Order: sequence, then C-alpha cells, then structure tokens
Amino acid sequence: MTGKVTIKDVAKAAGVSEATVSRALTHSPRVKRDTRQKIQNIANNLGYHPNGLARSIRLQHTHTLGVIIPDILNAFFTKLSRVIEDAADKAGYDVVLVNTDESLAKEANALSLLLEKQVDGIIITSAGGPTKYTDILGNTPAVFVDRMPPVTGQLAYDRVLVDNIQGTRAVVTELIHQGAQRIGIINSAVSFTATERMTGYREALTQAGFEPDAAIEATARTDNSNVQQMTRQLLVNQKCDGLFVADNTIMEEVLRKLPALDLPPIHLGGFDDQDWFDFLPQPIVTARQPIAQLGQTAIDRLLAKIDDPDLLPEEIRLAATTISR
Amino acid sequence: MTGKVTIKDVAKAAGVSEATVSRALTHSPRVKRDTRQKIQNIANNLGYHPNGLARSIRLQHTHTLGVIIPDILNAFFTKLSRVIEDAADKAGYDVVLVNTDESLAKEANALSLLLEKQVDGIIITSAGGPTKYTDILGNTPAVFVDRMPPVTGQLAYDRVLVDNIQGTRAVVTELIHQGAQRIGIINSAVSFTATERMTGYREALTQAGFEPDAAIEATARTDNSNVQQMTRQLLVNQKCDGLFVADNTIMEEVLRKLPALDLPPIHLGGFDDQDWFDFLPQPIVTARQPIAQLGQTAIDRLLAKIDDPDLLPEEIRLAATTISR
DNA sequence: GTGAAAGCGCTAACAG
DNA sequence: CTGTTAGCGCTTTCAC
Repeated sequence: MTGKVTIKDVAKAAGVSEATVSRALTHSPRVKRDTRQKIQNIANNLGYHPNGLARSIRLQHTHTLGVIIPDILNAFFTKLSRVIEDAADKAGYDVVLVNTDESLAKEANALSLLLEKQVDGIIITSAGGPTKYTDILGNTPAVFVDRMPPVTGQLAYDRVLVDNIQGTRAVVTELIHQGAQRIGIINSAVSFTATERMTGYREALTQAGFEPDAAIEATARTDNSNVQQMTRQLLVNQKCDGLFVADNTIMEEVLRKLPALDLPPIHLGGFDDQDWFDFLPQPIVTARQPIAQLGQTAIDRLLAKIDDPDLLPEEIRLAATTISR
Repeated sequence: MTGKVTIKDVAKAAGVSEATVSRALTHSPRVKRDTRQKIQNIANNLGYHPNGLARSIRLQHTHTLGVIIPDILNAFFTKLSRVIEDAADKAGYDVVLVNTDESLAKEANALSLLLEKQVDGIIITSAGGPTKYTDILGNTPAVFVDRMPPVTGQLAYDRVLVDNIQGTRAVVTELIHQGAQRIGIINSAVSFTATERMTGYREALTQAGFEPDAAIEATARTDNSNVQQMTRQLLVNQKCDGLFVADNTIMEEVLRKLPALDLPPIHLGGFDDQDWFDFLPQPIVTARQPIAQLGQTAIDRLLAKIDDPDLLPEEIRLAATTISR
C-alpha cells in the first residue's frame, strides 16, 4: 500500500477543499470548468490515485465480483475465467479469482476471502459438499456455474449448467455409429458431473441396444492417479474397443497411456474439447462446452441479481456441441 | 456488498464494546477466555464477516498482490499465475490478476486498477512500451517477470527472467545435431523476448558454421494471423528442413498448418514446452521454462522488497531446460 | 460553485 | 481486561 498522496494533498495543492477535489474527479457537474481542469492537472502531477478501499467503504459497493473455480490449470476453467473476466470488465466490474482444488476447506476459505473483500457478487463452481451457501453468503448475490451443490429442496441461487446428459449421449452414440461394440467409461470424481454424464452414457448404450456393464464403468480419482491403470483395465483386460472419458484432465492421462498399450485403434470420446486434439494421430470425438455462453450467461444473471435482489432463481441449461474427428 | 452485519452489531449483541470484539476476533491476547468465546459464537451465529476494506484502510495494507500478465489463455501464463498464487497464498497474500492482451492501454488501466485497490505489491510482465513505471507506481514495490521494459539507464525494479539466449541456442543446436541443414525462425512480436531469442538462434547457427539468412527469419504478428503463411513460406518456398518457433502460441499455428503442407518430416523446435507435445506424431524439441522457480522467485523478491523498501534491484536469470523428443 | 462536517467499519492508542 | 476516542480516505448532505 503506497500510503502516499491522498485527496487531502491534492486539495491542499489546489487550494480547494477535499469535497471539491472529489467532485472534480468524479465528474460531478457542479464544478467550474477551470477548477476541474486545474485539479485534474494537479492530481496527475502529484500521481494521485484515489483510494478504492475508502471509496468502496463509503459507497457500499466494490464493483468487484468474486469467482471460485477448482483449478485455473484445467483448460475448461482457464477459458471460462477469461470469458467471465471479459464480460465483467465490459460491465464495469473487476474480478477476483480463487482456486479450490476441489477442496471443501479451500472453498470455505475462498468464500470468506471474497466476503471480506466485500465483493458485490460471486460466481462459483461448487466443490459439491454439504456447504450451507445461504448461511455463508447472507444476501450476497451468487450464481453457480458448471456445477451446483447437492439439491436439498429449493436452491436459492441461479445456476448455469451444460446439458451433460445430452452431450455425453451424443458422443457415445457417435462412437457407436463409428462401429464401437463395447464402450467403457472412465468417469469423473466430481459427483454432480459424474452422475449426469453416467446417465448420458448409459442412455446412449441402451438406446443402441447395448446392455450397460458395471465391469467397464470406472471412476477416476480426483488427482487422476488411477487413470492409466483403468485405461489398461478397460482396454486390455475388459477388451473394450471404445472408451468414453468424462473430462479433459482424464483424457490427458488416457492419451499418455495409450501408446504403451500398443493396441489397434480404439473409438475414443470424451467430454470437453481441446484445440490440440486436432493434432493427434488418434481421432477423438468430444462434447464441446459452450464456454463463452456459459460465462456470459453467468455474468448476466449475476448482474441482474445484483440489480434486483428479488429476482427469482433459475436453472439454465446450455447444449454441448459434438465434435467428430 | 452485503452491507449487513458489522462489528457494531456483534458488539451490541454481546454487550461489549466494538474494541473488545475486534480484539477477540483478531486473537489479541488481552481478552478473557469466555469473553472471546462468547463473542466468537455470537459472531458466527450472526454470520459476521469482518469488512476487509475497513480493516485495510485502517491498517494501511491489504495483504493483496497484483499480477499483470498478457493473457491467462497462454499456457505459460496460466501456469505462472497459478504458481504465483500458490506462493502468495503460502505467504498470506491474496492475488488480483489482470490480463492486458499485450495492449499498452490495458496495461495502464491494469496498473491504475491495482493501485486503486491498494495492493501491497505488483508482479508484472511488461507490455514493453515506453511506460514510465516509476512515475505510475510511486513507491509501490514491483517486480518484472518474464519480460522487462526497454531499459533506459538504471531500472528501479527487480526482474526475474529466463535465459532466452541460452535456451534458444540449445534448442537450435539440438536441431542441428539432429541433422537440420537449413533452419528458419518464426519469431515473436514481443520485442524483449524476440530480440533475445533471435540472438540465441543466430549464435547457434554461427557456432555450427551456418550463415544466418534474413530470408528465413520471419516475425509473427501479435495475433499470429500470419504464422500459417510464414510456415509455408519458410518450409516450401525457402525449403527449410528445420524450424525454430519463438513461443507456444506460434507453435500451435505451425502445427495447424503442417499437415496441409504434406512435407517430409522437418526438424521442429520452439520456446515453451507443453505437456501435450508428447502426444504428437511429430517430435518437437523445446526450451522448457522453469515456471515454478520463475514465479516463486518473483514472489520472494517482491515480498523482500515489501519488507525492506531499500532493497537494491537485481536481475535474476534462470536457465531453460532443453526437451528433446 | 464550494466548504464544513459527518460517517462508512475497523483498529490502536490511551485510560481506567 | 475492557471502554472511549480518534482517524484511515473518501463521498455526500447541508449550508453558504
């Protein structure tokens, strides 16, 4: 904290009151042209930057939004956060972003941090625990994006989600069209996502006349440390000729294992697209999330809620696009 | 901003003064055990969260650091920012991150924003303009990372940089060892990085007995819109059998163009490594930046400077690792 | 058009 | 051990 030049210094240098400096710098109309001009010059020369904390405390809002995500290193969240920042910026809001690494404890800390920073609203990818968001948030507006907490009755917040069932079903169906006869799944450890994606996977199989088989339904650990082993299990031991993978972090581990298995080409599909999948020798079918709309919609809803606290919460589902290669 | 329960409410509910609440909650030793206990309970029940703005304004520091990078979507900066956040967190600091998209105007805005937020220090990847950082920053501690501004005399700030010359030279040399006879370069638009990496490229050629040739030295636009065309120019028209690419964003465009050219395998090298390069049919030699150390060192220096404003600025160079595939 | 004064929520002397 | 008071930097009535 610079602790340096304040409005008082500017006022003194300009020979006016602090009030006038404030008015001049906030473009209030009630200031004479040359007074304003003079004050602005002096402020510049002095290198004056208004103290945003003082202003916010006075104005009772920060024009800052909080964003809580699991991990910025996950390409999906990298993109999502960028979209959110751009949308927020366009609306005149700053953004503070925090990672939770899927940890409930870190999520709780993140929430406290943002609340103490007095953010005007929060966008959150729920870590999925039994967290009582209403108790913690008080009446700070919030919207859930990508995942929502386990529902117990009415959820007081908006949620902007992708249609996981439809997206997954489409990918698995495409794999079947490509000729896959036995498609395994490596599912996510994230319960909200996992449940929905599992449903889509099973629906696609059933619709095509295949019987879901628990022996080829695996779940990745949060750190994906068992994925390579699962890959071998499904493709070698269980003789799957197709594999659906529930997110991009799992996919990376699968791709890392694949060459070592030295198998004939398999039918590979997954949730989340990455641009570099285009470069792989192995074609991948993916459900690409509508990240831009996800972020924009979340911001839109949040701002609407900030504007009108009585706005009723909604659930918004956006469709994923199937990318065939 | 919740505008809700304040220290005053807690004080009233507990039947004590605001000062006592403050002391109880900040773990000051001068409070009776049960008083503290009672206050903590009441605070919890009321859902009290201290107003960080008020506290910061009073304490004259925010325990918040600002980070300015070009683009979080660039994997190098994604990783760097995560490392910085973790290191800052460990030291008890929050982080506010801003993207500039290599724009001088946005960099100026970012600086203002952070200064108004009263951050205790700033880590910045300079956009490279003639910006007078000293004038803007006043005595807010700052350190440059990855790039520093054009030097005019003494630079008042620490800088933590990678050894671009060494890194580039090593990659190009490796390409030559692999048998490349004519290695072109597609350089970055970022002047600081570009200058150093060009030097490394030419040094490697010269050392190996090749003559640098301006006809095969190209520069990417900031948005990389000309990279695919340059790729064709160098590999087809100029018949290069090797290519050095100055950063990971350029590399992606090159990879996108390569298949269409339908050439025999070329010797490909670049600055910045990405994990997924492992999966490509085309082996790539890279200079991998020591991102973790870069971030940690930057934070260390910044905190040191915050601690002791008289600390003399240094330039720290870290070596890149050559990854051969 | 401008100044004086109050107050946002908090902590740090200073008393007691 | 606890209460009173002042003040951080700013904006905003309310006067003039």
